[in-house]
Amino acid sequence: MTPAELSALLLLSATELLARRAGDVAPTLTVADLALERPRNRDHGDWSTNLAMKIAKAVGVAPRELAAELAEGFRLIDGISAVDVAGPGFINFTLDAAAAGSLAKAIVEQGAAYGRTDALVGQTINLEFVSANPTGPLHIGHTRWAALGDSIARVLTASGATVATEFYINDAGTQMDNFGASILAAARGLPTPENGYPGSYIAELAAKVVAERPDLLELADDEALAIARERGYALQLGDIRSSLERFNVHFDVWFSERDLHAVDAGTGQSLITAAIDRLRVQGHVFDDDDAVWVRTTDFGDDKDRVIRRGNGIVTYFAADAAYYLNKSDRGFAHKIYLLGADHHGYVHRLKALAGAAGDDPDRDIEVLIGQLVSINGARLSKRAGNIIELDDLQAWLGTDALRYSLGRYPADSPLTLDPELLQKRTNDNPVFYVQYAHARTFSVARNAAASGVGRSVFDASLLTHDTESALLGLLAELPRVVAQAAELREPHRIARYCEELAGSYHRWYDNCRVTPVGDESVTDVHRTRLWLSDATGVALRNGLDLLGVSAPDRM
RNA sequence: GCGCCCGUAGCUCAGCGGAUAGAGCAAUUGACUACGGAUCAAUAGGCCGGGGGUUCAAAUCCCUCCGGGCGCACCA
Repeated sequence: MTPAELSALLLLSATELLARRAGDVAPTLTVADLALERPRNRDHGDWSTNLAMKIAKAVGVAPRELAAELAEGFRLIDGISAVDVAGPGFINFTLDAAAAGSLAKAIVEQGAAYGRTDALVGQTINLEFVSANPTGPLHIGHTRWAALGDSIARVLTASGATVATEFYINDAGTQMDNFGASILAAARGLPTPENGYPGSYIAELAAKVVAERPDLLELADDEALAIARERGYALQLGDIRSSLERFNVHFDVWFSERDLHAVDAGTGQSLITAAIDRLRVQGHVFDDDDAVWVRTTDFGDDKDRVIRRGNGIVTYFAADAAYYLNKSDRGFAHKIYLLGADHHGYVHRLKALAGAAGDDPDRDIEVLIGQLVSINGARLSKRAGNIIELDDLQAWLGTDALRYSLGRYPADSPLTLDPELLQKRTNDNPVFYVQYAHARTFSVARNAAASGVGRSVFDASLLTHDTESALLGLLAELPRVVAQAAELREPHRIARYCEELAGSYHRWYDNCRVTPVGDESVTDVHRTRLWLSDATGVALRNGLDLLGVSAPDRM
């Protein structure tokens, strides 16, 4: 019996009681009111609800008394072996071993689908993250957003949402010229220009550009600059894409900022100028001081924002506006932005933008702010040139450990990584603990096959050991954990869950053997336990996959 | 000055109002002639930054103060 099935049965029984007791004034119950949870203390049963305490006031009965009445009805439900009232009014349930154990087979049969729900079905979500300037390699901050954003996309999809992941390429503006000038200077053997990029990767790009275009050094400044910029851009973006691919991070759309600036020959409009017009129609645009403004203060921003400067040049904010509207035009009602804490000043203006466009800032746009990652206390700056690249981090840790260690913390938690610890590649990193548990399920299966333990019989009533009911209880939680991770945009919950599940599995393994010892013959207990071991492997694999981490069969 | 985030065990961090606040690491002590000891069992370690408030119930919600991070452009 899954928690969802149990909830449904409890709901039926509770509704019946309330109707009998309170008649028409009875509060209407939903599954959410039942709030089944796993008690921390195993003595409190398999599942617990605080329903009685929640609705006691509305019903007009003391919580404990109401709990006792509810419990009476719950005891009649098939598959429940015990119902107890405890503390201020908790109702605790213990399931029959057979009812609890049936889950193991169900999980194996569902396979990769186990953990998926329709919690967010019908939602169409645009998720933008990383969105780095293509003027240098991805650094550790980008790496965190890449890991997080990709995992958020995976849990959203697993919960039934339709998701598009986007990388916004900031390829317009003066920083691209600075980038090109840096490459050209390096190619000519000159020092880094003012406002240029000093990293050593610039010299590498310069060498590649010169190899492609040996004539570069002969050309006039303007032409040489354009070639250095455009070829450098293409090479750098290619590096970014392949870095992300190696990191198991997938983007559905690579959106170039230049597309927003490009003028359509037919209409004479760019997406940006069209966006300004559309905002003006909405009534939130005004002219002042030769400039064009959006009255973002109407929507909670602390000051109004210029969208077109006095000299006629549009601001960065204009591109943001056009991009936002473009996402809407492409059918995404809901837009999620994942930004670093150093950009959190944008939250108000982005929200205001949604409002000015006629959308609901509380519903249609969501800005997640991720705290920065530091290493040994030193923050890293791309401009300073002391970047730690995604590729370097990968070489240190491997994709699995890196994705896992970045994915197991919530975005708003500041994160300090210790490079010496990371380089040790020891068990300090919980990813090994989880992966080992998964590999162990395969090891168990291999040994079972060698000992003649097959899967011909599954008798859930034989799963009676304490560690088995604990393991089954945790296995039952995966769908809820995934749905919650999706709703809260917090994939770290998956990692924490995997660690708990791995621990539970190891404890079970120490207590319950799948293969017989010595002269013992193979029994249905062995066969049934093999199903439980398999089910744990499935749940661990599905969890790790949501984090973009591999689940090896052996290590 | 204003805004956002954070403050939980020695360290790194979980804990979207519930029962005795948890995990990993570090420390101490045990368990392989039994499916992989990359494991398990046990011990020790806490005014949940301080103070008010809401609630049957607060690490969690509200107010305030203290400490730390980040941000407050007609830059991109």
